[in-house]
Formats: sequence, C-alpha cells, structure tokens
Amino acid sequence: MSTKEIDAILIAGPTASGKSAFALELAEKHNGIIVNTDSMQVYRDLQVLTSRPTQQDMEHIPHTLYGIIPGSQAYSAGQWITDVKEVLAKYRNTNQIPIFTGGTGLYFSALLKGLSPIPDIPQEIRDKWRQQALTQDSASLHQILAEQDPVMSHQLRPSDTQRIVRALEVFDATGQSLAKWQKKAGTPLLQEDKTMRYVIIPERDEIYHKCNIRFDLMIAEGALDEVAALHSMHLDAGLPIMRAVGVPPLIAYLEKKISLDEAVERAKRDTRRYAKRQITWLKSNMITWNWKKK
RNA sequence: GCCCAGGUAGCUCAGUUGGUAGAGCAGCGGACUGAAAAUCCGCGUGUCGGUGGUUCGAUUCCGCCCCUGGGCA
Repeated sequence: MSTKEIDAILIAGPTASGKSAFALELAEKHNGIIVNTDSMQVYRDLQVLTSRPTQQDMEHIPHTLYGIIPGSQAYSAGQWITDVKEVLAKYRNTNQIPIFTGGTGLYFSALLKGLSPIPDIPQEIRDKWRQQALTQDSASLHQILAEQDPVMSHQLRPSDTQRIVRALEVFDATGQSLAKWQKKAGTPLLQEDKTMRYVIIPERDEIYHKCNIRFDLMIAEGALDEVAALHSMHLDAGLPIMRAVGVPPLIAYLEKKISLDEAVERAKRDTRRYAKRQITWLKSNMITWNWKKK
C-alpha cells in the first residue's frame, strides 16, 4: 500500500483489541506519528488503568495527545478537535503521517464529519447545571428543559441526565436550542477518501478474555496505587476521570465498602460492557472501514 | 454401604395444591453531535438430572437409577 496520497491512517476498535500494537507496526513502516483518539488516555493520572502507551513506546515512536490533561480538569470532544487541528497543521507538509488510534467512536466521527459549530459554554454555566444534576433527579431537570427548550426535551428521555444537562447549558449560554445548533453541519478535519481506515475487531470471546486478564495485569502493575493517588486528591466525583472504567469499584474498595475481589470483578464486567458498547458503535458507524479480525 | 438434603437459565436460587416456568447477577441487541471508558433504551437466553409408572396431561405425584453436598459408619 502507498501512503503518498493519504492524509492520515485511522485505527478504531474496542478496548483490548490490539489497536496500539497495530498502530506501532504501521508507524514504524510509514514514518507515522500516533495521535490519541481516546477520551481517557488524554488524562495524565491513570497511565496503567487507561492502558496508555508506555514511556518506552513513546520514546521509540512519536505519540501525541497522550497524558496531556490533569485529571482535575474535564476534557471534551470539542477540545480534542481543537488539539487535533494543531497536530494536523504541524504534520501537513512533512513526511510523517498521523495515525489516529483509539476507542472513542465520537472522536472519529468528529474527525470525519466534524462537530456542529456550537459556541464554547462558559465554565460557570457548565458547573451550574452539573451541580444541579447532583441534587435533582433527571426527570425534574427534564421538566426544566421542557419549559425552556421543548424541542430538545422531546428528543431526550427524562432519564438521560447527561444529554439533558448538555441541552440546558447550551440553551442557558446561547439562548438557542441545542437542536438548532446541531442542524448546522460541522466541518470535517479529514476527507474520508484521503484516509486509510481500519477497525480491529477480534472475536467477542477473545476480547472478553483479554479484558479480564488485562485487568489482573493492571492491578499487578500498580493500578491500585494510581487510583489511591487519584482518590487522595478528592476530586469532584462527576469529573470524567472519576468515571473511567475501574475507578469507581477500586475507590469503593479503598473506602472499604467492598472487597478487592468484588472490585476486580465489577471492573472486569464494566470493561466487557464498555467493549460491547464500542462494538455497537463500530457496527453502525464504521461500515465503510476495513475490518480486520486482528 | 446406610441416613439426610438437593439437582430448574451461564451462576445463585424461587416456583408450579399436576395445564411445559421467573427473579437477581452474568449475557445479548440497540441508540448516540462537545465530561462518549459517559449517558440512555430494549430482550429470559431453559431437554425443570435420567428413565419407567399413574394421569387427558408430569418439571410438579410415585418407583428405580445417576450426580452433588452433609452426616453416620
């Protein structure tokens, strides 16, 4: 294959599918730079638990957007797009090719289809609604949304807290419905036909098996210490990093609410469920990609 | 060898005074536009241990057999 006519290589797949190894292989072959396309590997605090590339990998092959944000901050798809623009600009006229690798389907969609141009929401407005979500149930938030933005409230289920909060903050900050904003098309950062796109997807049994043994390995490699350090920072429980797979059960263990065995079992289960959701996304959004069993 | 208890979904169990069965967990399918490893929606997936008998009809009652756990030897 030739990488002369393409702008980037994209590698998607569920967790524990072997994407990173494939990315390293391609990077070596084509003088690539690996660009993180995972919403959790951007945070610096959880190297082991998020399977972020090791220092060795990163010394050997250039990597970018890994471990760049402190867990005390909330990153976002929009922020990622901003960061990716810089990365693309930097490598555009070089002989290095970006290799987007990760498991966050939304980020890949944003890359190829763009995100609707919605203004940044001021932090205090975001905080305000997120605080409300902690003290009110989602149905009453949905009720508030119904009064302010009936279009969005009809589109969202009363139980979908996260999307209701998003709709509320956008209406609050811009005075317009999120539905209206989302009708505006986004600008793709890459043209699909100028990319090579791979979905790495082993058999379900194999993925689950790998998820399980990998989590044991993570514990052996110090995942618990990472989570203990995170726990001692007393961050807001709503922050993205606090919801990373494995964090809630390991914190429950550290707070002596459940046994370590129980925590490990829950974390493995959560990893499996996550992989399953990823596969659903891949199946419905990445049909034109090149599917590889491994 | 004998005596108890039990064999029902992948697991732990409930249940049917005889009309082929249901909970939790696990699992499966789906949605997804800015905290997406998030958030949300839907779905029991079953030789009721085996085999005879009674019965219109047995997973349920009876006999025998097999298996598991506990006890006595």
